[in-house]
Amino acid sequence: MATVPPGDDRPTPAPRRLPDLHALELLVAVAQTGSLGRAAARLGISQPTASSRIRTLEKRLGLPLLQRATTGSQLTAAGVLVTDWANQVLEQADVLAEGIAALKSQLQGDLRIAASLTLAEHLLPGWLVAMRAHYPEVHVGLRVANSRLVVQALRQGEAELGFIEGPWTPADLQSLPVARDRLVVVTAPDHPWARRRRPVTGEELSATQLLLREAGSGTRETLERALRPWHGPSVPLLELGSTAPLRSAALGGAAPAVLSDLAVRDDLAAGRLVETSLAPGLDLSRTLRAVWPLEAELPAAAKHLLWIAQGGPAQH
Amino acid sequence: MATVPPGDDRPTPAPRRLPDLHALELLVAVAQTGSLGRAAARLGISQPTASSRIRTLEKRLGLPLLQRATTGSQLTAAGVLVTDWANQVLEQADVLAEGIAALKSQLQGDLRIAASLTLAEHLLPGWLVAMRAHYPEVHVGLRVANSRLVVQALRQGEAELGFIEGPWTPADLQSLPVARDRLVVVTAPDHPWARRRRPVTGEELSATQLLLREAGSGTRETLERALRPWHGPSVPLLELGSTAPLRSAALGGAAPAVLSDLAVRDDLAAGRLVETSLAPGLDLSRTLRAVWPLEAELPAAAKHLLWIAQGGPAQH
DNA sequence: GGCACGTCATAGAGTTTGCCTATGGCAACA
DNA sequence: TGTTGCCATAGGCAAACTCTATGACGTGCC
Repeated sequence: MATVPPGDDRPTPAPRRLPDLHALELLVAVAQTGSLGRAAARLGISQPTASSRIRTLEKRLGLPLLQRATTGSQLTAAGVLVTDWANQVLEQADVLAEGIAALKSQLQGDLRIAASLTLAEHLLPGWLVAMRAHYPEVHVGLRVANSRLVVQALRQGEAELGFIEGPWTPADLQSLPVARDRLVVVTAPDHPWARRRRPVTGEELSATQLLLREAGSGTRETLERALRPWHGPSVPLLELGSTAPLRSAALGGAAPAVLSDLAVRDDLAAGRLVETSLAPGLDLSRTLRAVWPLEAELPAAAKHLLWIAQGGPAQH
Repeated sequence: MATVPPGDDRPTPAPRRLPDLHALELLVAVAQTGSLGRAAARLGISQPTASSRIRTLEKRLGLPLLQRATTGSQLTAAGVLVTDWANQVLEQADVLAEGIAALKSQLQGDLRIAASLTLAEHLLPGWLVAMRAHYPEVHVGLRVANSRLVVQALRQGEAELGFIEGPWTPADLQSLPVARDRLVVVTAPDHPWARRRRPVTGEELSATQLLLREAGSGTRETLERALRPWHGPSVPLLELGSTAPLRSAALGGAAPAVLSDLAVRDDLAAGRLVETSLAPGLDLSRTLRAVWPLEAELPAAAKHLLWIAQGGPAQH
């Protein structure tokens, strides 16, 4: 079983001031309707409440957001920026809400999806949000399981659509690649590997004590397959049951960690973690696929979901 | 001046259920500390309050998030997913907070930045969040202005660092390209251009009535320069003063719109908008640059910011 | 085996926050 | 000049939230 760090009391992150999402939502509505009153109506609150909320928001931020007139209200320059940032927050909130709704429906949805953890965590909710624009009535049920169980769920008619990782595609299922996932070797910025220029070879990697997911996980399997020519990875320094503590350990800087690019993309962009380049012969990428029963005709919503998952109209 | 749609009462977006950010933050803290009590202490609230908050959250979501024991609390399977999604929301909230803080400081920061609208809107706050991890004490002041005014602010010592768009780099400033910005031609998915396969030529584009930003804006200038061989764009169907209503109009489907890829990236990924491919001769991209005075030595925080803006350790 | 420690849950009191209705002032337009 | 939207203010009510104090439960140590 995973060894979880007993109590992680590391550097207290500066206490963050959380925004009031209701106020942000209102601000966006005002921007769109051009009037506090109409925005209030859209959100189902009274006009004075809206007025007060925005005023409180302005006071808390210390910025004027609206230019009020008897003809309506318009965003100020600061308001434009804040509204834009607010929209990003609300969009993520939608992703969260969509994920939760799907998770809650689990087995009862109109469209039942079974997905591996990586996909369910990092990609699927976003796709569901996009799908909702076209199929607002479809209730999605999401079940999270490893690849083997996903396939089993499809065969037993417990799900209409599945998402799995890995090369493996059973013959009795249709499949469509939807994305790729790279495993990356990451270290804290102060780890020696962060400064090295020479790519890490398979031999080196297999000789290094790493931070890894537990045996049996898809991530671990991919690594083991890639390192098979060098007789697999050595005994891990630490073996963890899920991605989050693994990421924490890597941030701590003890050793290089191997995990999905999707899980640390933000950390890499922000420079909190550094990716170690790999020698050409070392391929840690894998394909993420949608799978569904051969004989089944996918419902329209599912087809649309696949279209989105593939990258929509323009494959980037 | 821009013509703003008088009152946009279009399709009422389904009322969204907004999450309680305080509860999400607490959940993340519990995941990290492994205990409700420690998490409460970290957030400066009492333990019963924490207990109650999480319980309320679980009730509202209809999902068990924590497995409580006398030794502490661990995330359930659902809790892992929710925590992950919650982290994304909180990260966007940080971006918002960082942007607001910088906007509020305006002229008083330790590090005063002047940036064009596109950069300030879509890129800079994220960079600032990343910077804060290493320089928590640095107060950033952000001033938003067009490229000419940014340069002027640097010359007059009113800012230490600037970010501008466009090819233009004055000789008395140092500059460093930090990103590229593509203008894209987008339509609603039901517009004829969404289905065409042949790329749009400069001739076609210049003959089409488009949705455009107002004359004088950086976006408009870039388009005009690119279409100069075809004598510039024709009279716009609608001319708008900022990006948001332009995007709305494009979603409405009246005509193709030309705007920054950064502003519609999400819409493209979600299939709400479709990008029209352009003929090879038609280049609507531009470089986004950091600029600062020749003689000046950049403060360490600014150097770090540039490092992040460039894509950090690994240029993706 | 018993005691101490840490965990989480419950109860009750006090305070704050937020909402709505009703009203007033102001500018634009007919 | 009257009418119609818009926003701001005031007052009263209700709900939500927080804290302190306490209880119950399992673990681990002596």
